[in-house]
Amino acid sequence: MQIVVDTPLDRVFDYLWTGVDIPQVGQFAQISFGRRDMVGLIVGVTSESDIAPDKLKPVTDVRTQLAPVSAQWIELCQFAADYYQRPLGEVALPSIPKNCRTTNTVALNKALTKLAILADQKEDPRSAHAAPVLNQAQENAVQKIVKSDSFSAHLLYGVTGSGKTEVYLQAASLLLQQDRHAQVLILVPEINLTPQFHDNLKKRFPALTVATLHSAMSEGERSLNWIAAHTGNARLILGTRLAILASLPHLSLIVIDEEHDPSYKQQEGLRYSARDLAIWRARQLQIPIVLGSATPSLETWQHANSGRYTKLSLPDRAVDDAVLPAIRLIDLSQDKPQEGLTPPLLLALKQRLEKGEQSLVYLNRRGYAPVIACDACGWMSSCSRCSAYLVLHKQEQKLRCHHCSLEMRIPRSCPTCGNKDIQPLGRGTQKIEEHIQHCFPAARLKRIDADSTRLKGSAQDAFGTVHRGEVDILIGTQMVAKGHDFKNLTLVGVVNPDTALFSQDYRAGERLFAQLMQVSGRAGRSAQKDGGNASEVIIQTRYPRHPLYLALKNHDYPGFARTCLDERRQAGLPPFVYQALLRAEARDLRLAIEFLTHAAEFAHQEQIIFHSPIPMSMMKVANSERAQLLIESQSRPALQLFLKAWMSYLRNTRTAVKWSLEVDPAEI
DNA sequence: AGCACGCCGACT
DNA sequence: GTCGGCGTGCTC
Repeated sequence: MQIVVDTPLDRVFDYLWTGVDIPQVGQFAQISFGRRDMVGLIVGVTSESDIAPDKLKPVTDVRTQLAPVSAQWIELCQFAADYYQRPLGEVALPSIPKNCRTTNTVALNKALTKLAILADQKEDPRSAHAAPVLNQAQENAVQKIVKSDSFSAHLLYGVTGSGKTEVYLQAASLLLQQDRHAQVLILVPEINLTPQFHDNLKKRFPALTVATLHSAMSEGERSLNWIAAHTGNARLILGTRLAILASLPHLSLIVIDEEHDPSYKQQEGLRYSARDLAIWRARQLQIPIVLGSATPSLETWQHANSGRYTKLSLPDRAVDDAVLPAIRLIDLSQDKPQEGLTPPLLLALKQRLEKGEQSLVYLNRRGYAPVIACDACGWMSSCSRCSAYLVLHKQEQKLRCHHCSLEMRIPRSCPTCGNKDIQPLGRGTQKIEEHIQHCFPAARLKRIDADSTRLKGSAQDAFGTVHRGEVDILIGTQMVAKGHDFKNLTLVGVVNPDTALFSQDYRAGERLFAQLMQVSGRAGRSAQKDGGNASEVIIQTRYPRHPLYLALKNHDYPGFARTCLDERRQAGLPPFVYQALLRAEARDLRLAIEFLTHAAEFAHQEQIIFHSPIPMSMMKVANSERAQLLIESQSRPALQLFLKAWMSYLRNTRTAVKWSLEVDPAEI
């Protein structure tokens, strides 16, 4: 019996089977591993073994109550394991809910009985909401997606309000009707978008079970939903990136909404891209995949233009007869801001208030102020454990590090010179909120960011108050930019976007464009209802002539993407080159650099380019100092081959340095 | 990664 | 005399 377990050892372990019915590949086996009991995945059944017979231990138990995972699912995990240079067991087992792979089977059996109850609670299919009539472009898109009976990747390109969701739903509907087992997987970028999407699905498909999979679920819910997907009971599976690794025996269509979103990239542990794995999975199963976006990732855009993916364009704002919002750039050197807000933005806010319309003030910095500083000696509140500043959170009367979560009380006077006059510098959401309330005392404000939505369900409540019209001015970070449609919102003010323009990370511009485009989409879905008073986006910037803003003003994503791709091609950056990043952390930066230098001396291969080890831009986090080594290649296979050899070499190197590898790094 | 074994310092 | 520090070695 060949079994993999969740351990960093890149090996298959052989066990004896002493029972009668031989277990199948894909079943879960309880075994004694070292000195502990674990559950592993059976990946092979043979009577042969290279291990001395007296060393073989017997399998303790097999979880026969769970159907085996398919060979294709194991293949998917194997691909991810190979591609991201991890052992199979570390990919396969963590993607199974804990309740399904612990030695205690109580929770698992409970979930299985609950599943039976759920399966009986189907709603009347006649209660289904009717599907709206599609426009020509939508209809064409649905047909293209559905008609192919093999692998096909489609970029569904359309702005907010162009009706992408309806294309997903109707394509799903056709496939679900064609095959009574068919399963459809829909990925969304944020957990807080799942309830809204779930409602949509339940309204349209009342007779079908919808399984939801994301990281904020309790173990009980997680196993219940996973098993529903695994047994095929759930025909619709809705989730965040981790759902791409769910066991889905009858998967027939994959939808990735907002495919460009950075959250599809896992940023710790197995650093996979759910989008890339989804493409692989669709090809493996020979099924269609739909990537939806108004601002596709440059990789996807490139593929859509080269013909590898089909480009399905939806015309602007087909749904509510609304028009694209007008984008106004406010030059900060001419309109001087007060507490971060310029007179034109304040005036626009005032007008919306008078008309009873909602506004959104968007900025990418939570907290009250990013730093407090001493005027006398120049002291600033930096974190003692990270190369970052402590952010002032006024309501909690705390300074907090956003990187290591260190918290401190606010000092009464400057710790270095004793000066009593220390001031907050810069602005976060809390300070903007305070200032807006000061300007409009009667306005009802709501701030939505990671701080205000820490409690489970509070994000949902907050969005609810906005939808019900109990809020006049919404203040928020990225969280509010994604997905939520606010019917009565006609003004978006963007406070401080400029920093991303000059970032070290070459992807910062692409991300900023997508973010601003997305937040603009929040404005005015039904703006023309009273005679052409189109909604408006106001961007305060010091660089009103920057090409990025000009492209944005013209709603010209294709132009922006063309420029970016040209630059990338010339500079030899992705998607024209493939990269991997080796990170090292140690108590002392020199140790980390030393390790990377040693690693770089391993071998010099012709097709692989080594950059120099450099300190990471956030050099210190939680008292450990970090450096990175970038390598790249024109050839993905060459890079893969090299990484495999390199990793086995590094794994056998004795070092106190903690290191990890990221393939296709998202941020550099 | 866990987990245990193992061999040297300050404590009830 | 023992509790416990983390070095090193193993997991079929």
